[in-house]
Amino acid sequence: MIPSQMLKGTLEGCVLAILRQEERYGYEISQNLECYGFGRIPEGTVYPLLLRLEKRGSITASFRASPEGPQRKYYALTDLGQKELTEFFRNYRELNRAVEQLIEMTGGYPHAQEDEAAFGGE
Amino acid sequence: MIPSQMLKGTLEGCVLAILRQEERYGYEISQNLECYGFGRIPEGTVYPLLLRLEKRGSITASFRASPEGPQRKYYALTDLGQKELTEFFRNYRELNRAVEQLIEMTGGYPHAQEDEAAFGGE
DNA sequence: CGCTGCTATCTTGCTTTGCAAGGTAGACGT
DNA sequence: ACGTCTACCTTGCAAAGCAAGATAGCAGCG
Repeated sequence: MIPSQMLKGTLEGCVLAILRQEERYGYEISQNLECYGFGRIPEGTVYPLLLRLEKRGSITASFRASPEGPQRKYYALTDLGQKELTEFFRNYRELNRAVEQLIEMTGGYPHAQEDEAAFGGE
Repeated sequence: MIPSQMLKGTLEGCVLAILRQEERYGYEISQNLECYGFGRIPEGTVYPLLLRLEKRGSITASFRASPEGPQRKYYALTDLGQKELTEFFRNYRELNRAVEQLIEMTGGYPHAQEDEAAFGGE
């Protein structure tokens, strides 16, 4: 499971990415994230995040009826949100580059196979 | 610059990775991180992190003289630290997979030209 | 009708962690 | 003596994920 600390800062960009093409509502987003492989992201995480984005002006909300429950609050990206998403992509890749470079300079990935067993430690 | 929130949880694993092959001291680590592309990671971040790892038993410390200043506190990975490093690698790749899949399922990375257009002068 | 369960939203309070700001101190040059 | 670089540490703040719980609509069952 991905540790919660490692999700900080990343989740927000991911939610922006989810909203990039179509409107979605919070409950749906929470389920989407699990499908994408983030593990269970509880509602106590998703809803405050969405409210934060809404207050900041990154997304806008509109209530619409649901066929099977209470109203849904659909969110859509604003221009600001689109820009923040682009910046998220940039930052995320910058972090990736740094981590990859660090790993490479310090001996590469452990490879998890018999590599280490063959050498017995270095 | 990489936002500080996005470093959370990642920095710790990166410091473990830096210590994987050779002992290093805090001041050095702080400078290394900048070289690897993480931006300036201030000492108010690095030292508490190292003390945390030491208390937890992930690393051990030993003072040694410096040719050009006060004593240096060199840190080395323990077995526990090695295990945590391996787990960090696993978690980091799991997060990467999730983000990459999410990005792909929502339309892929924006094209480089759009990137440049959106953030031409920064 | 009450009960259970799914859908759907929000809030409170806790915890972790990066960081700004500041403090201490050794070594060295001017 | 003073400034600067090296090198360590601490205090207190802010951001964000999350557990736990509150609220409420809707549907089926006994």
